[in-house]
Amino acid sequence: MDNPTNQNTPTPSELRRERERAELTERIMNVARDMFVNDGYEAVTLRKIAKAIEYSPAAIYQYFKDKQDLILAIIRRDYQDLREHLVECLKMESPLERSIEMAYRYVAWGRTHPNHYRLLMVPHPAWTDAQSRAWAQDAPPLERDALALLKTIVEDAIRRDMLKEGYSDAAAIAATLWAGLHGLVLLEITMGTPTPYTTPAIDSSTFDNRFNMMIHIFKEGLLKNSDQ
Amino acid sequence: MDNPTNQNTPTPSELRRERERAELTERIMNVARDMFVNDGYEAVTLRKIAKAIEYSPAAIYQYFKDKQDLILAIIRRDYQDLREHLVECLKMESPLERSIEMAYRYVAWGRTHPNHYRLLMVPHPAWTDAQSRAWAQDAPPLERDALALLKTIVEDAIRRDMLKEGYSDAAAIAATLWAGLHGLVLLEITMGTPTPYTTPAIDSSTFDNRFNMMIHIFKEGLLKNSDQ
DNA sequence: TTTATTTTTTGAACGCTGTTATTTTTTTGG
DNA sequence: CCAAAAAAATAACAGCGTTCAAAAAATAAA
Repeated sequence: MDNPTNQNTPTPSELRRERERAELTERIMNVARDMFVNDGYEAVTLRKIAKAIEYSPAAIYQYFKDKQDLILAIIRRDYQDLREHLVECLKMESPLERSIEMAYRYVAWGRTHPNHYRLLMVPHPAWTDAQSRAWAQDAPPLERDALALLKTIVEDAIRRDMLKEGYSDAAAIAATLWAGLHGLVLLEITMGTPTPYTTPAIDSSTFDNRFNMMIHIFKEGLLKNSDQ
Repeated sequence: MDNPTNQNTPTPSELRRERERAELTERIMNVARDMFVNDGYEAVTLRKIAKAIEYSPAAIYQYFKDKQDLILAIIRRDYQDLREHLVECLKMESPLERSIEMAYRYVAWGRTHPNHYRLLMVPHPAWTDAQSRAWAQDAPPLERDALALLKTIVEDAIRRDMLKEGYSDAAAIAATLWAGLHGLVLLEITMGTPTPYTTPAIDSSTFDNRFNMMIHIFKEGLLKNSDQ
């Protein structure tokens, strides 16, 4: 409050220190991200990270509150990718094109970020609270959030009278569509890989089949005129 | 091999010891199940179990190879419930009734067994191998397995010429239907609960809405005559 | 009943984890 | 150069799954 040195313009060295902090933060996140992407949450170990960045394990706590905070930072940053990826669908003209484009982008991101997807979309019960707290800190504008985006598209479709009779609850419709895609992605990234003892329950070579079939079913199930 | 005492009929005391083994095995599983059902996999602790059954932690290894083996035993036993629950749908007459009944039973089981469902249906990568090995040991008859059961129902529908043109791949159709239900269940059990910081992404009070909508969409999307 | 054998149970330890309090080192500003 | 502040390291704690040798208990044989 009454510290005149720290009120406004940062000194050059303050600037540099801040930059160095940011750099090390970045290095920590990159190392952790590698572990996380390849082998999942519990494969990320503070001691392994420390070794990789050549610091002591305790040093990491200068940059992240705890392990959860670190992984959360990674996830949230990478989630920006997804969001920016998804909103691209708004370039499409019609609600139909938009929703299909969005579905495709959503599914593609999930398949290329399986561990991200799991942690984001299938959160642990114990995990949920801290995660939601972090989300709330800088909650993305709702219209950019995946579900909300889909909902606005559905609302548009309803407004244009494109949907069959009885489909007027945009939130419910969006949630149902989301559920379909969510299931597709999860079955693929969790059941699509064969194991030494079982053939995979799902043949991942035919994923596009399933995706197209799901889209097709939704079109024929929801749209008044599904042939456009 | 050449031990005449151990070749056939067990002695009375052998019988009793075997029964006592089974009883303790059961107690361990029940204690662990409680922890697991309430708080998930990592809340199950061998040391906590040991305290609850009033044995040392090491004693558990007489009854289960390791922690994974224990949880797997619980899951597999409880999975019998699901399977027996699902096959009930075969009492229905038509493939349509059967599949809807099965869908309902599948979803209901998932909602009432959230932690089971997660571990079974969203297995960890590291977990997958051991799990598949265990599954392979006494693999359920395929026609009783959830996906296979659904597939046979779809095949029946195809045989009866109930599906629209282009829907001839029973495996793909079953997998797509499964994905839809899978997504419904998972969104519900992972996103349906509000947190102190966010309103839930999904309003769980309207789950039946989403379920019925999904069924309805599938019917209109797949069936030649969706009004029967 | 006493003895030998086998089974069950335990206590203590190992290596791992996330985390923290304390101490040391480094960096900063005067 | 020196005091103040920040950063990093050391060492430890409590917890985890797991293992192994020793103790205890139950069984079978004499």
